[in-house]
Amino acid sequence: MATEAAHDGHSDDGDDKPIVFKRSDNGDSEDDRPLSSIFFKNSPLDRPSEIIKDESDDDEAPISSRFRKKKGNGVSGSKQDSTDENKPLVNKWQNGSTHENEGPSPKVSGKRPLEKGSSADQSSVKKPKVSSSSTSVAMKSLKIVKQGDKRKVEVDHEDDDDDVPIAKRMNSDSSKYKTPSAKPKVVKQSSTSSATKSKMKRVVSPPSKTRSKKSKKLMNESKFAKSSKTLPTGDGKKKWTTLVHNGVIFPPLYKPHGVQILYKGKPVNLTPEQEEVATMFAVMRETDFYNKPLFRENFWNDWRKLLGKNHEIQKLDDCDFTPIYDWHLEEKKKKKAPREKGEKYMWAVVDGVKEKVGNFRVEPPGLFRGRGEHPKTGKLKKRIHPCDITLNIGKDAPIPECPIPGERWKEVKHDNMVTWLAFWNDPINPKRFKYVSLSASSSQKGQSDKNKYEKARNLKDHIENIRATYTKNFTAKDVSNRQIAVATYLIDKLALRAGNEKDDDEADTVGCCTLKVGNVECVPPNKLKFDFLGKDSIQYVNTVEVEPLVYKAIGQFRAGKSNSDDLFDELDTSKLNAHLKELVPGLTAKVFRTYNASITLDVMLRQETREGDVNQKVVVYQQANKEVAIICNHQRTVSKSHGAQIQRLAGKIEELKEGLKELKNNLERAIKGKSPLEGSDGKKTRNITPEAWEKKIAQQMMKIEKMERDMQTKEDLKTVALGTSKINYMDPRITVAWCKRHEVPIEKRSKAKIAPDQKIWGLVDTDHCARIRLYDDPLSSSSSSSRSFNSNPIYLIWDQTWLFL
DNA sequence: CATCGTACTTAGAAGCTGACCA
DNA sequence: TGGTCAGCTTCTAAGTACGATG
Repeated sequence: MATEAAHDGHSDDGDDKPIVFKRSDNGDSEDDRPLSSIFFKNSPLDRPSEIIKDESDDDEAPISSRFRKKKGNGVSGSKQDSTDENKPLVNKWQNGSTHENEGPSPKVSGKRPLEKGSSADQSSVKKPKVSSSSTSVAMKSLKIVKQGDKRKVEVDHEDDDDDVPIAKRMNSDSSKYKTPSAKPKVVKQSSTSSATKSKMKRVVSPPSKTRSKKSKKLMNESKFAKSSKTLPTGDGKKKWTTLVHNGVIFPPLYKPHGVQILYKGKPVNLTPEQEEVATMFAVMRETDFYNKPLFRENFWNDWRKLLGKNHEIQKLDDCDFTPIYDWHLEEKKKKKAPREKGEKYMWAVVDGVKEKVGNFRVEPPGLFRGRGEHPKTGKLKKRIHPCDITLNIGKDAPIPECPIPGERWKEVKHDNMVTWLAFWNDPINPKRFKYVSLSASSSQKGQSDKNKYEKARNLKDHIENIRATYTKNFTAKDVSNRQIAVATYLIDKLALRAGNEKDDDEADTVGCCTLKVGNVECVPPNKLKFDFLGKDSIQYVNTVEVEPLVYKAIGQFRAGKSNSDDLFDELDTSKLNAHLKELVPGLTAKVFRTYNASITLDVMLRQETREGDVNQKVVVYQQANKEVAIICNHQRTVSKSHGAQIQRLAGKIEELKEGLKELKNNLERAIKGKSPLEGSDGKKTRNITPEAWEKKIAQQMMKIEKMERDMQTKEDLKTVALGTSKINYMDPRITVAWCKRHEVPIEKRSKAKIAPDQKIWGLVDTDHCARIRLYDDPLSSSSSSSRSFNSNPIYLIWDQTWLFL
């Protein structure tokens, strides 16, 4: 199917699934071994126990506190001091804190208290040695040597003991396991094997110089040459050489329904324009927005402009939108006409490769649903017309025809320094743009995703030094430097967002640099209580123990200010990032979030995975995922039916327990030679041996336990959103490596039942798998459904996760 | 340097779909 | 045979980052 179409390079074919073109070049060659080849070989690393601590001791520390830490060879001894310091483990922090603070903030419930304690000891004060800090140079404090590869370790240290040992450990460990594929240039084997897969076809790239062979089949379309591997990678540079797409699709025009609203009880005639906006409001009746005063006020102001000053409708509260609402419900019931699929808009061809477009539909008009207390909530978001849209397309590509007769695009550009295919100004906030770009499964996005994780992983090699630097600066004379130090510390330890400045016409939320005095309370002797609204107006509440010097510095920053003043009055994100860049090229505040999330995942998986069946292992993964989500403060609102669901489960458990009683009863009777009682359902019960009863009892108990666990999990996760961290923060290579080490299927296959009640769980959902595939095979994700993950050629460093890299 | 403009990532919720169940 | 719910996908809001500007 699609294949053919694809061949021609036109994107119009529309079929989704088959992806035709595959990129041959792998962007990075570092690792290209086909997954399959590696998959089942077992890696030496299988043993979880081998955790090593690298610089990350720190990491461990915290975590370990919760979990059993593994002890290394002796190393540990030293760890107390040094280790902690470094490790900002967020987790720990959070946890600890949690307890305490929990009290007040209501909503935050989400963050559950971690069990363990806080790190109390974070004595982190780093050692003086720190001095090295001065810039990047210093960085090398500890590097781990990886076995074969090039990286050497240098442990410098004074503190060292910890480190040293670690290093040693690493060496030894590693040596023992040798990983052939040490990270740097692995030789890649040609991916041929994979290539063979029937479905993939490669576009031939023109003879670009660098490109290697693989020409294989030529597509007709070779007209879209593929750029040589200079894909979009980093930033700053050329993002594509050829770009072909079909523009965007517009929502259907409004069709007046003629249903009248009531004003003071009387039907009112509205023009189609007035009716359209009234309908937008009417259909929101069951949402929380509907009753929010600001939402109503903003809506009213905009609607009134359409009604005109002298319209008979003078007051929103006197309007009864019920007729429209009822009409809307009826419409919903009817089978709605299938909306246009937009096949032809779904694909773009970038450098000869067919790629999915992420959002080719122009946003329909509606009422703005801002999160939190957004000043513009309820305002009318106007319809976007072709004349609002700027397209970006290859110079030689045909310019998409404007789908609305008689209208035209605002502008057509040919800018290959950007990745967007089209944009328009957001009608709510004209200073912002809405971009149309490729989907997450595209090579472009995959490449930048990988770059992101590489940057985070690289931070591992510098974190010691960074921590030493900020620790030293906790007492800097210069306030500005002291604020940078403390802010960096908070970002490192708590995974806070940078905190850019915001306009007044946006919701009032903050990040690290924009924290207000009132958001941070000092709790003697050295705890800080945070309470603020972050991105999306999600509340962050956490009480954590901090370094005494940090505690003191925060006290100084707060002194003499009112609650609404900036805590870090001398700081903003550009200063902070400029400083971070001095320490490590390319480093910015957000990298710490990625780093913290991924290192936590890696450490937890290594420490917590035990022998057991797949389900038990998956629980470990979910637990780690949950920890990461908590660190990142990813919350979700409790579903409306949550309470009922829990109750239903509780009811079932009760039933099972009743059944258990019956079983036990019958066991007794069987032992005494009596026949079983009739079941509560009135059915006759077979007479069986006591052993058989015991077996049934055991099964019943397992069932009960499982259901209780499930209920507990559900309750625990009711406010925790796992998806965001999985998609954006956890390096998928860590997941893949763990799956391979522990023989856990990577994809979820909830349908595969091996026994009643027993599902085989994989680890990861479609999106995460798609991202993993992306690192090599950008197109496969869309066609994934037709082939199994394990046979997919994934070029990953699967046997080396962060701790070993 | 402070602002502004631009581009790209990260986020929670809404919406959809198909399996499963009373 | 409709109701539920898990698991996705889609949608679009809301962040980060950084270069240009004055």
